[in-house]
Amino acid sequence: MPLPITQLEHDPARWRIGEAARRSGVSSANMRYYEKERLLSPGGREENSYRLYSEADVHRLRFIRLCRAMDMSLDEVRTLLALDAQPPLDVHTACHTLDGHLAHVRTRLQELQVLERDLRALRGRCDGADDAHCHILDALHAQADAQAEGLPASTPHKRHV
Amino acid sequence: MPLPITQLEHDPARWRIGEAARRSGVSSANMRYYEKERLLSPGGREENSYRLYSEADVHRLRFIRLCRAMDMSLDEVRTLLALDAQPPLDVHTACHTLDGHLAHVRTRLQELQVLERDLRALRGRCDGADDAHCHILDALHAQADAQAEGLPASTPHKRHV
DNA sequence: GGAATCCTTGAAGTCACTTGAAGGTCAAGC
DNA sequence: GCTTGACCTTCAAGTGACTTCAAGGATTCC
Repeated sequence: MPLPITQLEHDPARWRIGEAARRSGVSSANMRYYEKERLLSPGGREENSYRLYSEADVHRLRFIRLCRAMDMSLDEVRTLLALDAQPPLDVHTACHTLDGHLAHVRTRLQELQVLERDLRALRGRCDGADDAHCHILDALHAQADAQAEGLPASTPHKRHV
Repeated sequence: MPLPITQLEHDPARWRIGEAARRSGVSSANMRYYEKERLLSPGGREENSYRLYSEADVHRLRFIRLCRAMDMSLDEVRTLLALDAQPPLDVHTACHTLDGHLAHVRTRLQELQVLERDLRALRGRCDGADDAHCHILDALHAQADAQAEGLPASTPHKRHV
């Protein structure tokens, strides 16, 4: 893997997109997307216009990947990244971002726990014995009607995390 | 609310989209979307081409809404709805659909539990005392590097449920 | 020198919706 | 009779966080 001549001496940029993708765990297509979204830009380009990434870039990618694995939105990630960029560190903002995200995760967690319980109960109704009758479907239909009471409170599903 | 003349006698269709939306808890825009997606079509139309929905339509909407609240994909919902449409009932398919979905929910639940624990630990690192140093950010960066070992296994985030 | 692999760009597709534009319909109030 | 406002219609585009595709240039390996 030949290093770009212009970068040989004081090498801030080392790897082409594929290798950086391998090292960071973010796909190259995704990396280009992040670049478009101004989350990171490659340290430089080769003469053939291939992107080049430095160790710091790869770290930043891993940082983004970690935050995304924690289900933060790209906006939240952007906020955290911005904190690094402009000292003095705004500790309060970091905490605040995290708190907001934590609350979000906990809400979703509770929803999912209820959901799992409901689904388990639903699944338990199917004994496989009765060929002519599906208790699961029955239960769903009954529940659909039962929930008609609690209306209206249309809760649109937008971002499920 | 005047009933359409053509529907007065043998009324399979009763309500315009707004009223059906109110009764089902699904927004009218969403109902048109479901129609485009072939999940339900209105029982009929008024002369002015206003959509008309029957009690059965509203029930179907509530059924869809319930399934969506359980985070099933529209494809999964379609599968369940199709089971009703073509007797004899394929009990096995209903169970299978539900099992797949349940597994999905459980996986996500476990992920979220780990995530909540991590975020809580992260949050605990911020004592608000040290103005020059953010322990949260520190921890995130350290973890980003630590996770570099487990690569590669690029896990794209597609449908988070 | 030919094939496989890598890189480039830009555009379009995914999912489950929501929002917006531009206009038709209809009852109530002045 | 005319305006106001609440409905309804259609089609198109926007959302987030990507993935996939198409068409082509560069590099690498045998």
